Amino acid sequence: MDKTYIEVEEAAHTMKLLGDRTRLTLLGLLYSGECCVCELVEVLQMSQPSISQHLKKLRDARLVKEKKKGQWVFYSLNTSHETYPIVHQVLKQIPDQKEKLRALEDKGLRIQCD
Amino acid sequence: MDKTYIEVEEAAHTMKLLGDRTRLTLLGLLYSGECCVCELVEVLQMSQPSISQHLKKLRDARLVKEKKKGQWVFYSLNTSHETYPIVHQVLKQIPDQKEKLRALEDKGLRIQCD
DNA sequence: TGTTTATATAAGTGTTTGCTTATATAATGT
DNA sequence: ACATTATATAAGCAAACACTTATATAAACA
Repeated sequence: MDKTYIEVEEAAHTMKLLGDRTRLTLLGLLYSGECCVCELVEVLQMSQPSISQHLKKLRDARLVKEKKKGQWVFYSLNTSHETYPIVHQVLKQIPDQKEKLRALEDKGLRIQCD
Repeated sequence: MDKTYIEVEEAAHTMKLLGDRTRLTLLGLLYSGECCVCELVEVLQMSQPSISQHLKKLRDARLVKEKKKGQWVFYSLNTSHETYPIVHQVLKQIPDQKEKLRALEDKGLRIQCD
């Protein structure tokens, strides 16, 4: 079995996670840099538990990494995931989510750390 | 809105269809050339209605095209679908399904037409 | 015409999904 | 210590999903 390929089962699992508008947008946001949960909630205009539950799925699949900083939890893409090449290809082809983060910044809601 | 990008909603819909082991394998098979339903049933070792229902979903999304030839229906990838670039990127990165079709041929179960 | 073969569709069912509201946990600030 | 803020988790629920079995449709063939 040629291991340069991603197995069908695993690829399908990743695709399933990308197959939801909310999660795909979350990943698109993280594609332009790490974000904390409250920013994601603000941008997506969805309930905090809903966003947290989506993040849990992405975390369980190890598609995203988390980093705690004080009261915040910052999420970022796990670029060393076996299926990241696919994720990357997909994210490259959807609209850039950066401007949504810029809009957040304008409202003074962007979380700075370090 | 930059139309060189695939909208998030549409990308998510396609990803959802790819997010199932059976459908991803079906698309992988079609990636190596058109197949008729009975071949797909034979390769995937699943019930004919189940395969037909998966094909219907892919057809409804226009990810695949159908071509009737006598009693058979041949399916192929719709390479002009708006999200085909993504589909292509994904299929490129999963194991080649050609050998499964070759095995069919060895059993004399491959359908020839033209 | 009647039978076989290929495919689609319908109906039923248990499982999974994506939300909701409520609550728990943990760090921050007073 | 206590209130606030950020996040996670639990429980409940309607809708979507992926099968199953049964049946419909249509072409091929004896």
